[in-house]
Amino acid sequence: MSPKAAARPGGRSARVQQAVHAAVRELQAEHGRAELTVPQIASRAGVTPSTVYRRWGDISELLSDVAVERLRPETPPADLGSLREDLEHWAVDFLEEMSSPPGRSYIRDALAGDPDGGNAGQCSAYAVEQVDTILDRATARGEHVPDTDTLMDHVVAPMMYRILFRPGLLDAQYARDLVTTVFYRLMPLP
Amino acid sequence: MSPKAAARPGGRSARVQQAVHAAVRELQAEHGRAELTVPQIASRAGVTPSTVYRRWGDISELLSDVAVERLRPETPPADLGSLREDLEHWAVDFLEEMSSPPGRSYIRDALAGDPDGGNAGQCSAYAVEQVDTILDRATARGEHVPDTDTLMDHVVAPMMYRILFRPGLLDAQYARDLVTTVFYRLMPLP
DNA sequence: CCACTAACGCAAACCTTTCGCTTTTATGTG
DNA sequence: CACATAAAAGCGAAAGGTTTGCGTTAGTGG
Repeated sequence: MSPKAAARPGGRSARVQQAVHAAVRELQAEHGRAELTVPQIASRAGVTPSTVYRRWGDISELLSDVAVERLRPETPPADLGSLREDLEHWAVDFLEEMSSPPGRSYIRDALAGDPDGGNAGQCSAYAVEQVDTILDRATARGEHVPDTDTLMDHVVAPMMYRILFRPGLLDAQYARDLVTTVFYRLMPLP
Repeated sequence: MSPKAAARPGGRSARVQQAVHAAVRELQAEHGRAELTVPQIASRAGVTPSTVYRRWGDISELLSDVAVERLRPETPPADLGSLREDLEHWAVDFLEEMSSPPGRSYIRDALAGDPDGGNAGQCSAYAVEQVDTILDRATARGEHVPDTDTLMDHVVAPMMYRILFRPGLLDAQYARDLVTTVFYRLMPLP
């Protein structure tokens, strides 16, 4: 069902998927996302519209796939020497990227064309991965660390909630304050 | 722009809006949301498709409006006699309603057809209203209460995040645990 | 190297969306 | 209360997007 789990992942299928994804990114950059149409995308990618409809079902599922790709972190979180600094820095970066107009669009696209929640789950998995990297490093340093889920629930979730439902209440200090709350209130004491 | 802020809210416009909304609800119940089409909706509502397109722009904005309407709380939160009980009961109810398949659909519909975030903001405003009702009652009883934003950030946001991004990690106990965390860790001490 | 079949291209049928114009009807004013 | 004004709805046609069946191409495994 999902285009990600293609039964025949090599060769032409892979080329078509890459070409279509690239076409979506190009056309999104040139015109708005609102004006995207499947025939335009297909033409740019050098395939026929029916190919796109067959593989993705409709345009929102295609946009969802492309959005998830763009929300994938490109680099591991910075290592600043302490858990507190790493988390604050990562949270500020995450918030800045996700709360930007393009970031919010990608998040909403990822959610919209995603009936079974697979793509949204992938977004969350990216954040878990980044957080775990920071926590593993801190553990290796011998620091006491909070649970991954504590950070997801009380740092990531509040930021995402405000991004989606309460725009206008966001700045870097908010991200830092959430990390501070985890440190002073929610972290298991040694 | 938004159909909610109609320049001419009375009479025929209001009747058309009600008829269209009712048609959407009926057709959603009869067939799936995937099979909804504007001409079907218009026909059921006794208007022409062009009327729907003119007022709502496209079908996702219409679905967003209808979804927000369905997410409006119908009753104030139950008064069980204490802040703790009121919050736990409300959180469990909220989670159950929002995490159900129809609830998740409405949330995603509300987010999808909502470029400026107005409808999503309304959803959040409903939750704020319910929480404030509980907090005001507790204050009147003389209880110490947390901030509204503390509850939004650390009870509502984690639930919504899991509903949207991490389905399958949800049960009533999770809602109660979030309230417990606020009580033992995040509430200002008297 | 061959058989098998998923995936693609093509084209026709169908449906959705938009546009210009006309008609209806709230709403405010004399 | 009648009238003027303009917002909103109706209508039909044209443009464009979506869906589907069938033949062909080209990965994949034996």
